[in-house]
Amino acid sequence: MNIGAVARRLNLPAKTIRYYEDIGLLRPPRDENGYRHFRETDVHKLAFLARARALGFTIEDCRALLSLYEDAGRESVRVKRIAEDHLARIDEKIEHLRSLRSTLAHLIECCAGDHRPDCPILEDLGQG
Amino acid sequence: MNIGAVARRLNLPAKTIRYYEDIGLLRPPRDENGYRHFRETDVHKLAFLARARALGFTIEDCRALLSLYEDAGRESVRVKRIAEDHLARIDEKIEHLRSLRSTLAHLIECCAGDHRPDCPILEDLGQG
DNA sequence: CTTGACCTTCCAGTGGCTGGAAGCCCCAGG
DNA sequence: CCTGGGGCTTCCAGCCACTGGAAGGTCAAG
Repeated sequence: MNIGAVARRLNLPAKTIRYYEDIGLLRPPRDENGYRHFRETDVHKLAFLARARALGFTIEDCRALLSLYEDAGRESVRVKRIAEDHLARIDEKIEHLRSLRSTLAHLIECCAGDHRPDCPILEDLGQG
Repeated sequence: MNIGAVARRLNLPAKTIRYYEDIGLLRPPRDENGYRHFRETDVHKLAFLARARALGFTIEDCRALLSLYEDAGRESVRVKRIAEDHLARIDEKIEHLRSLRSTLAHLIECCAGDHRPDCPILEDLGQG
């Protein structure tokens, strides 16, 4: 399969696929004309990466996960640890966003939002 | 005040302050030796920017908010709209993270996390 | 006079792509 | 045989909001 076909099949931009090759996540062979030739294993790896990325894992996490995926002698605790760390980072982000959200929502409530210049949002930002 | 003093006072890296000048968010005058000289108004603007950034507004939002802040004839609805859009984006992010979180937490629960290779996390990523 | 803390500019890198230019490859239609 | 259009290639630049570091000027203390 050529890159375009893979891109359509996985719903992944061709640019992204080239980028993944660039940073060494996969190494599809080339046809005589220089085109990348994706075997089923390459497509499968790509699908794995796409799903891991969709779960929010960083590229480096994905690299580690992929190598564990391909290592029949892995210990599942290694995978679990990566996932737990990721979960913890997600929880931090959610907590941070919730805190922003609550401050922001309060300020918005206090603002009349009309043609007059008085604005508690700006006042708050201005004197913290 | 020199940049270092401002940086300490606002707890903002000097690099960031220079960057803000670079992108035109403020324009502190210079001393004869070329050092930036921050007047109270400059420090005040910087503090405004720092708080807006801490609330998660983008730099472009900050630019707009600052210009509204300095415009005595503003209509508060313009400020409110920026804040509401930002709130909506935050809500989207929270929702997205919550969805990731729930998938991930489920996978983690299913994984033994021991020395054996069997791993539902990898299985899931591998076959979607 | 030296030391060390400060300041300056400029260039490069972060993450994870994304856009675009320039140019080759291939196939169908006229 | 030529042309057009799509797909493929590489490479360079840009996104956001900084951050790090090099090379060099400035200043106050000892």
